[in-house]
Amino acid sequence: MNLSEREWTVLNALWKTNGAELGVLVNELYKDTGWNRNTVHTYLTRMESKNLVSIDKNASPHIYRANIDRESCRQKERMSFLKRFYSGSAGDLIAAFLKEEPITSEEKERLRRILDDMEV
Amino acid sequence: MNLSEREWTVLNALWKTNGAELGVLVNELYKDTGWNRNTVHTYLTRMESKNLVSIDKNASPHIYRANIDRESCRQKERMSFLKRFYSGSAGDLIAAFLKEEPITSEEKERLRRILDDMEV
DNA sequence: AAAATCATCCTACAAGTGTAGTATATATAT
DNA sequence: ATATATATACTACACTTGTAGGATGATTTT
Repeated sequence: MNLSEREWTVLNALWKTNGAELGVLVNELYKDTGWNRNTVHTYLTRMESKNLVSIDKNASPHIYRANIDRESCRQKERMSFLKRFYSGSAGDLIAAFLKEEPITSEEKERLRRILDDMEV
Repeated sequence: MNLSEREWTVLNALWKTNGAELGVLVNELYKDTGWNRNTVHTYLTRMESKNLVSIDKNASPHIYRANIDRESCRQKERMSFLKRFYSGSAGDLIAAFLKEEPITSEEKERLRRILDDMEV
């Protein structure tokens, strides 16, 4: 279950639209990728055979949906990212993100609260 | 410059050993992967053509080294991970890691300090 | 030195990926 | 109704990736 970059892109479009017909997805994806409509369709059907996507063929036009849950993908990918780049040290990883990415003050507060709640 | 899982594994071994001869790398990698020696060699040479690895052929046996910097890889991959799975929201990403991964108290302190320093 | 092991190079081959083109049925705009 | 745009299915093809096998030279062990 090792998705390619492009497959993640497709999934993101599906998650974002919450399932949609081809034309919508093509437009959605075209903005960032410039992919040809057939290319998108090929991804979708290939991903269906891998059970990453479900296609409602009763609807016309067909409706394409992500068949895997976003949150559990995130969870898996977090773990593998952590392992691959920080040999599992979450502290280092988080510190790196904190130092590099801009965070709003509300978010800072939120993170502090999470840290505090861990104290238990 | 989109590396496969296995290529990251190779790079990690190279970073860890700080460059080494084939046998050492094979052993290093065998523990986690069980790869055949030729498989490792193939990765190494293919990655050389992509300039991910440099091979010192004057040494005997040849010495294989990572040709890209770990920290800048981390940096790139952090950004792409953030974008791909959290549409760029570092706060959400960090919160997710914080909630899921165990952090020692020292690390908690370190993170608090980073948060405080950002106040500026 | 002969045997065993290790290193290097080259070759192979199936499966997966990126990227459509074609053909054809269908819906939509004129 | 016709022309035009969409949708769906099927096909294609080069390139990459995973995973070695074989050949041959260098080194180490007995």
